[in-house]
Order: sequence, then structure tokens, then C-alpha cells
Amino acid sequence: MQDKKMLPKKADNISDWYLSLIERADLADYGPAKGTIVIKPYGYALWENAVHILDSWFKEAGIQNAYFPLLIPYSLLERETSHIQGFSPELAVVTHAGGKELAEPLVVRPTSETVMYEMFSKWIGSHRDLPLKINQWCNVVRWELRTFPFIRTCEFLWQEGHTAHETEEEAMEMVLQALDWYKKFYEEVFAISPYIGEKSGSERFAGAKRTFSIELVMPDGKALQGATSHYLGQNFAKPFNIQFSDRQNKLQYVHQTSWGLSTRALGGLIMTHGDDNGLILPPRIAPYQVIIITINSKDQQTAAKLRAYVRTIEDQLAKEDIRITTDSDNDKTLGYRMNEAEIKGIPVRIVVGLNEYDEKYVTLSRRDKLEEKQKVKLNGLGEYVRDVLEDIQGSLLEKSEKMKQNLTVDVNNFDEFKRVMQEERKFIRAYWDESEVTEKTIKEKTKATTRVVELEHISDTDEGPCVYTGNKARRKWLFAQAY
RNA sequence: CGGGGUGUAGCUCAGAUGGUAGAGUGCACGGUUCGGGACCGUGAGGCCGGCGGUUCAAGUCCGCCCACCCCGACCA
Repeated sequence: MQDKKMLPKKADNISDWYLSLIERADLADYGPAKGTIVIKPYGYALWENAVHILDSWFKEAGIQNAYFPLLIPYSLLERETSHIQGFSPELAVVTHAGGKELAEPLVVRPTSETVMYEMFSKWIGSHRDLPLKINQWCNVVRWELRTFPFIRTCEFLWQEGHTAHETEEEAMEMVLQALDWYKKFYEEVFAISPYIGEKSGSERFAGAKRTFSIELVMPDGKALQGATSHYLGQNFAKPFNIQFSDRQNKLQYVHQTSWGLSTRALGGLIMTHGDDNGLILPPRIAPYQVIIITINSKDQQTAAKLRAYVRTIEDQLAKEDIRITTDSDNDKTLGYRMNEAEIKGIPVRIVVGLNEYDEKYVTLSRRDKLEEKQKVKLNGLGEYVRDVLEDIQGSLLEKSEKMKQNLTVDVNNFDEFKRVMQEERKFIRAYWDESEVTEKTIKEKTKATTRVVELEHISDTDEGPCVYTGNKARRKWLFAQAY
């Protein structure tokens, strides 16, 4: 049932909890068109922080931002066969414009490989033009049949990096570099411990030779694909004719990569850390890291004292570059305002009233440990809070790591596999003979799809019997029901 | 596109056997409050998803649409 915060319990029904939380925390609202959401300022602030962090890493590595058109001629999309096959069911197509039917329909980009590579072929002529490393921050549209805020919407925001290289080795390095950024991003910024590995052939990106992915373990045991990095080989270079003269003046096709992370990540963030009291934001992504709440007072003198005291506190925190917000709303009760701060997941809350003022301390509590309240001296407050924020960041990651372990089991027979999927629903690590038929059958019988073979198991040679067929299998794969 | 469900105030919903619209919450204003979602008073807010039918009379009955939600197939 619902408590005073009007939130369902996370354990009762995670999907109801998630949807209410998004509304209560003011992250997003439904858009007028089916499957679209409006990302509200508080939610967008999360995305902006993510953008700044990732973008700075990309730029350090010499990746340049650019912008390519939203509309793509249909014929361009058709150029790479498996690419169009993969995307055609979910395309939004513009057939009319300016009051007339278009001679050639325009596709609203579901991803930008095709427009970008059409341009790449014009820009690349020599090995001196390589590597070409471009990224764009944009929106894309995929006509999804079943939508869910952030996790799966018809339009979403993302970044897509696209690079072209002289050699396969160099391209693969780029693929792994991007994957490493995403790993770092999830672990160090979102405080989420993900699985990282390579996708099976059937789960591979349409047009890619190899797809690597970040897989997030959600609290209900389902998998959320958190980011992907693809090695495209020369699959696009050939149809798009992206050739360069190498050092021996021989024409060669480039080796390409593409990689992306979307606003879906925010869905993973909300689900992973939130609890029955609302969001819990890791400090590094939180729009506000600290909220200062003042106890109301009608007395003008007291109010003035508190205002001055809050300014002193703000100065202390500003020295440490801590993002703060202050709530001195006299019209709302203390309890109400504290609950709102909790719903919004602000990592640290500082309460000040006359008691705190008189003895020069603050009452501090952490969003991840609400039951604990501590008195902290004003002197040295900035450094203290800085440490607390780091500690919260670390302990959230630890908690996520534990959840991941608790929601993963190694399984070696199919009865157990079925039982786990039916009764517990977890990630399953098991030998798979890597046949598509087996993969499909397992999915039909249990809803579990292959997620990845973990990076550390990619080169495994230990043999074991496939969990379904008993055939010789080389590697253990992770299986889970996908979001 | 199959199977199920719901459309009434910003939100959550109530409105038996047809008789002309309600609550909680939120919002606005005034006052008393304020150390964990306070209270009183006043007020604003509705083409009851749409079209058609039955009827003296439809939120309610009938038909047809439409939209959204949940469960499948597809998916960052």
C-alpha cells in the first residue's frame, strides 16, 4: 500500500513503484504522443551531468562532436542489408512534406550509421584522414510497441560515437576503449556494477561484426542493456564506399566502430538505487548533492539569524565545490520538506534551526542511511561533507555489486535453469553450445535470452556440457530476461 | 496484430436497479501552526474519451469508433 509519500513499495510491484517515483520525483511526464516522455528539469539535470562527464572523456581522447541530419533518405538506410532488416520494423517514415507526397520517403533516424558514413566516404581519401573520430549527442526515434519511461521510449536521447580506422586492431582498440568508458561511467558515476561482455550473433547490432555491451542487473532480476560498443568491420565501408589510399598507395576499406549510451541509463539509475522513500542519487550525478533545510520561524530575529547561518554553511560547502540547494519554505512543515528531499534522492540533508545556530553545528543525515542523524561542527563542514559524499558514492557501488552477485547464479542443468527463471528470476551463468537454435529454444521455454559472454570468459577453453543440449560448450554465458 | 482491462476535477477514484456531478489529495486566498507529510474557513476547477441510438430524461442502457494501460511477438 501507500505511505505518506504516496509511493507504492518497491518490493510489492517494482513497475508501479518506478512509474510513481518518476512522477513524484519530478523526473518526467508523459508526452502527448504515444510512447513519448517529457524529461522535466530535474530529470534533465541528471542527463546533463552525464553528458558533461562522458563528453569530457571523449574529448580527451580526441573525439570530435558534430551534428548530422535527423532525416535520412530511405535508400541510404537500405544500403547495408542487415542494417535495414534490423531496423525496418521500428522506423518512423516521413512520406509527406510541404503538402505534397515526397518522391522518396525520409526516415527519422533510428541511429546514424548511414547518414554519417555517406559523409565519411566523402571526407576520407587518405590514411592521413584517419582515424576519423566523431561523436554526436542527439535524439533518435524507434517505433517501439511497448514503451516504458526512460527504459524504452519511442524517442530517446543518446550519444553515438562513430570512428573509422586503417586497421582492424586499431578499430578494436577503439571498441574496447568506448566499452571501458561506459564501464567507468556506470561504476564511478552511477555507482552501478554492471556485467560487461560480448553479445551472441542473434543479439548483435544490425550490421555489426561484433557487439559488446554493458548489462545492468535490475533489482527484479531482469537485464537492462546499458550501453553498446560495436565493431563494424568493413560491413558499412563497402556499401558506403569508404576507402582510403594506404601508405603503399593501395586503396583499402576502413575499419569502423560505433558506440552509444542513451537516456535509458537513467532508468537503470532510478531502479538500481531507489527505495520506498524515493530516489537515491549517487553524489557524482546528483543535481544537488546537499540540501539545507531551515526550521521555520515566525520570529523575524530568529529567521534573520538562520538566514545568516545558512549563508555561512553555503560558503563552507562552496569551498569544496559542492552543489547545494536551500529550502526555507515557510509554508510547508519540516516533515513535508524532508520527505520531498528524500523523494528527490538528494544525497545529504542538513537541517538547521535555533539549536544548531546556538551551538554552531548542523544536523546531517545521508539519504542512503536515513535512520542515522549526526551533529557536525560548522568548522570544517565542507571537508566533512566532501568525505561523506565520497563515502555514499562508494557504498552505493558496493551495494550494487552485492545485488549483482545475489541476483546471479551458476546453473548446470536445464531443470534448474527453468526453476530459477520461474521462481526466482535471476541472471544465470551457464554453458551454452552457441547454437542459435538452442538459444531460441531456451528463450521460448524460459523467457531468458543470452545477455553476454563476460569479457573475462571470452577466451575460455574449459569445456562443459551445454545447459540445454548437453553438447560440448566452450564458454559460460549470462542469460536473463530482458527489459 | 492476438488476449485482458480502463476512460468521470491536475492526480487517485466513488457515482446499485436511468432523474441532470461527488470524495480524498493537489491548487488559490485568509488565519492558527511548524524539530518527521498540521488544522480551520473560503474558493476556483468537469462538453463524465468521441459519434450515433433507445428514452419525457443517459455518466449510467445499446451500437460503432478512439485513446491509454497490462500480458505476448519487436527492442538502446
